[in-house]
Amino acid sequence: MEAERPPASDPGCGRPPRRTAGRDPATAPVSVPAPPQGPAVEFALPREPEPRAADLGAPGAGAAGPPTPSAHIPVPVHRTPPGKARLDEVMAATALTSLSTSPLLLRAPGVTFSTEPCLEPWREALVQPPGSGRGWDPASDQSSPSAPSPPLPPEAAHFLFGESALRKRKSSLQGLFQCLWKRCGKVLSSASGMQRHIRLVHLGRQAELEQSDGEEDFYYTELDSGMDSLTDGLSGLTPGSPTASVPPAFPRLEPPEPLALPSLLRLPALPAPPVLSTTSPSQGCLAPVCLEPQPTPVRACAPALPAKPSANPRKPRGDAKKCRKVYGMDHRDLWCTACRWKKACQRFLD
DNA sequence: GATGCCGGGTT
DNA sequence: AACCCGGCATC
Repeated sequence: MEAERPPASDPGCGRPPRRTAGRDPATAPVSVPAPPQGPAVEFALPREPEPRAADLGAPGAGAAGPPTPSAHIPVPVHRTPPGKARLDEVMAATALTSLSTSPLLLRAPGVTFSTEPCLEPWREALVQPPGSGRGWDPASDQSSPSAPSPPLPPEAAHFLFGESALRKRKSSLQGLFQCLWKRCGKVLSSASGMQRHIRLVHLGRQAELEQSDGEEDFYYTELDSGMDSLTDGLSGLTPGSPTASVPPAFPRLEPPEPLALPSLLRLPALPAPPVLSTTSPSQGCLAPVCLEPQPTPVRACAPALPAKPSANPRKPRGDAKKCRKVYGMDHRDLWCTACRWKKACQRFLD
C-alpha cells in the first residue's frame, strides 16, 4: 500500500525537474493558495465582444474624426494612436498595392486620409481580370509608363510615391475611369465611354449592345472614388489571389471581411464573392450613382457571425475522483499529465 | 473553499 | 507539442 508510493521524504524523486520552484508539496501541504497580490487592472475587459467585429463598426472609433460619415473607417486600430504609426503602415500597404496593380493612383480628393488605404485593398481584390486565370501577376501587369519600379522595398515605395505625389495625381484624375484590362490602362472621362471602350476593344462587341444579358465584363474603375465604407482595410488584404479569398465554407453567413465596394465594375459570371453585395445587377453600378457615403452596409451581418454554434456550456464535471483527489496535492507527480496541466483528467475518465 | 478543466499563453 | 496557469463553473 503505502510502500509503493514514494513518500514525501524525497520530494525531488520522481518529479520533473522544472515544476514550480516555490511549490513544495512535501513541506507545504497547503500549497499555494491564490495570488494575494492586488489584481490591479486585470478585469478591465470582462467581456469583450469580438475585437474584430467590434472594430469593424465601432462607432466610437471615428469619434475623433470629422463629423462626416465617411470619416470613420474602421481600420484595425487597437492601440495605435490615430496618428502616424497607423498611417505609415497603411501608406506602405497602399504604395505596395498601387505598385502591383495599376500605375495610376487615385483617390478622392476630398476624403480624409483614413479612407485612402481602404480603397486599395478592395480594388486590388476586384481588379482581377477574368482571363488571367487566377494568378495576379504584378510584374506582367505593369503597363505603366511612369512607374518602372524595380525591386523596391515597401518603404521605398512609400517614399517614392510620397503623399505629395499621390495627391497631385489624384486631384487631376478625379472623375476619370480607368480600364483595368491588362496592358490597357486606358483612361476615359466617362463611364459610358469606358464601357464602350471595353466592349469594343476588349470584348469585341458592338457598341449598340448596350447591356446584353449581363455577360459583359467591365473591368474598369473610377479613379475618383469618393466612397469609404471600406472596412477593415489591411486585415482583409489578401496578397495572393482575390478569388481565393472566398472562404472554404460559408453558407452565406457573411464574409470574413466585410467589403463594401461601392463604385465600379461589375464582375461577370464569376462566382462574385460575397464582396459585391450591393449594386444593381445589370447596370454595373457606376461610381456617380453609388458613391453615397454609406455607413458600412455589410456591417449589419458582421456581428451575427458564426459565434460558435456550440457555445459549449462546459460539461457538468464527472463524479469520478480525479488524480488530484486520489493522490492529493502532495503527490502531484503521480497525477496524470492532464491533471497536472489542469486539463481534463485522462486517467479517471467519467 | 476545493475541485475539475477550459482557454489561452509560453517554451 | 509539451508545459503551465488564470479563471470560471461546479461541487
